Amino acid sequence: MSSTIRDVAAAAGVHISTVSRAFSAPHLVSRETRDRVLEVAERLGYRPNPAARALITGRTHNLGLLVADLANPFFPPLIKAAAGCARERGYHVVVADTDEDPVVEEELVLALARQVDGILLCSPRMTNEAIGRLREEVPLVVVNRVVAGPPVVLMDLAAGVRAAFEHLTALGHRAVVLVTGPRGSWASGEIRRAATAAARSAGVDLTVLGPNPPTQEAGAAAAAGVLRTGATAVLAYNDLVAIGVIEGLVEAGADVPGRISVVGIDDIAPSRMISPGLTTVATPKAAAGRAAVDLLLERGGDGVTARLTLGTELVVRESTAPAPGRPLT
Amino acid sequence: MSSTIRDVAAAAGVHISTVSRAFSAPHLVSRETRDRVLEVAERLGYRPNPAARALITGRTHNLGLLVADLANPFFPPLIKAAAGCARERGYHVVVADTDEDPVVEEELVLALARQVDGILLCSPRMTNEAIGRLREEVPLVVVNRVVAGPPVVLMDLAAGVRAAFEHLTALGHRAVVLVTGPRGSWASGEIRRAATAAARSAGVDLTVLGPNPPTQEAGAAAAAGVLRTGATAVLAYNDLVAIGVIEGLVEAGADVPGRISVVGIDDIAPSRMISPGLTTVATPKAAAGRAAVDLLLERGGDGVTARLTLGTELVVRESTAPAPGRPLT
DNA sequence: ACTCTCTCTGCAAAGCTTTGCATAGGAGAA
DNA sequence: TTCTCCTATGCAAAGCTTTGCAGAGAGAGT
Repeated sequence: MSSTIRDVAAAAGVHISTVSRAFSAPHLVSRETRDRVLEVAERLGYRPNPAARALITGRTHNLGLLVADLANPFFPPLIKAAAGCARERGYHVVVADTDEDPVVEEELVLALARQVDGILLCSPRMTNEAIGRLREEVPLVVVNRVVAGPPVVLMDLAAGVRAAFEHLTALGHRAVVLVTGPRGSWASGEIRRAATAAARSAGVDLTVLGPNPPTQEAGAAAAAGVLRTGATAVLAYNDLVAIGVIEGLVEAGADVPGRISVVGIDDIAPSRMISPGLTTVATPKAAAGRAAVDLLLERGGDGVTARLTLGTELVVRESTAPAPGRPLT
Repeated sequence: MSSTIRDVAAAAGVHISTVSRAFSAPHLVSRETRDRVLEVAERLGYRPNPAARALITGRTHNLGLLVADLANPFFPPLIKAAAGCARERGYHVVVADTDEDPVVEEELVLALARQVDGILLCSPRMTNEAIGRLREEVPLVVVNRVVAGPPVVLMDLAAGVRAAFEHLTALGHRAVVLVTGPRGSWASGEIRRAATAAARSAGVDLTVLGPNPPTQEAGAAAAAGVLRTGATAVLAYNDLVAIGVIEGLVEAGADVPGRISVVGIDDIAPSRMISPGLTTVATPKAAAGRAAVDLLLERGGDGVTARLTLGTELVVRESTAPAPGRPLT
């Protein structure tokens, strides 16, 4: 069926080690021999067996990438960037979906541990302790969460939240609802902390609603509670939830942004498509994916603890407007 | 670092073959021995080395999954379903993004060929000939395209297009524009054929605009051309394009659906979120993912040529309305 | 008591490649 | 010519597991 290094060696009249070197250490082989070997290999359709290679070198040239939910448009850009970056360096990416389940997450890391040279953990839901344990099994890089130990890639959510509050207060809003994300999400905690601080310093009244699943449905379901508070603005855990909130508000007859303004976080693709366009804190998804791969490959998941924080940016669209009865000052 | 089968064998006082069997053929090992081995393995944190296993068995328990564009919301549900289905059977899925590039596509298949037990080719753009060649390297299942040879999973786009035309003609539309997809897309051709046939039999005037990239931007760009035809309805290659068309139309001051109706294909998540909600032909994405994995695993990509066609369904939302000046009959 | 059958375990080869070490041969220097 | 030093190649071990074959021991049947 598929030819092995022996076939090539025989056909080229050299020892298998020469064939091996022609591929992985060309400078050790004379030019003519190398050309001949490569030509024969080409003709025979020879491709080194990755399993044998991995067995002896201990490197698979694969990277694992765990995400909570592939269907969340937040992840694809990150994955694309990571995969592209990995590909440039001769690595493939194994993507797995954990379904927001910490148990599945841990199982998957363990299952992948020996098949990959490292794993990117995106927005992991498992405990810090579990991450520490797993780190001994396989090099890890964590995205979107603070953990002691492995290199970490973060997005500056606090700055984004502050910008959102500045935007809202400039529009005259004095009562804001924060619709949080799921328990165990670092981002959700970070957003909450930043929102609390920003609200206090701006003298804004903040109501926290949560925890919630990070889905559009959960957002829609939260809309009633939002209205009950009488607030004039909402900050949501992410765009999916924000879109759900808008849906729920509109459903309940509350005009957005006339009666109430909505701000999301992430800037996923659909946020541009919906109407009103969603004002949101844009996160550097592609940059995070690339950075995570860099960290994993360059430091091998070890080395000094690196903590990389990437900037965020408020994108103002149509879902925010002056607070009702409070014309823009 | 990580323990091998020898460590476990030594610690349990048995031969390595017994350890191996305790894992992969438990019925061949006495109950007490097995328990002891398993307990020792657990204590030592032993996990079989997949590379060594793959080397000797020739099976990796990995599946490849190639998609044209991960960021297209069409794919995530398919991938999720495929990965879930694979996981249940002890397989992992390696996802790769081809960036709509036939060359990258072919390279990726070749690169993955020895690392996986089979590859799912979703909406491939490469030539039939290339698929035939690659089929000799690795078991293949093709999704969303007709190819002789490998098992194929299709969605009944023709039926969906017919349903869309029935819906439009019932609303009084007599002039329809078809905004096609990229060259090399089987689906685009299929849609065009079905649309041409449906238009003829319904006495509807059909204008074909394309080829176009399968993106929102392309849709928006096509809007001007659509308006120029004077048609009262549009059928787009997919929802992304349809959403772009709506955007472009609204931008140009044409009311949707008042002046012109728009129908998409796929029913991706954002289609529910936008306003007006997109009328679209829903395709069975998850079912296709599962079916493709089934086919790959059960038939090993060989066996009788299977061609599985899954049903589609027209979902009517708010982007379609009676043709202007032609009240519903 | 003997043989036959089974069940369980051990032995060793095989799978494909990489890589440290050894060697052969040639070129250059003395 | 002889010795030294390189370069290019070969040799063989190692990496970890699976699996066909064989053997040991126990239990059963006669």
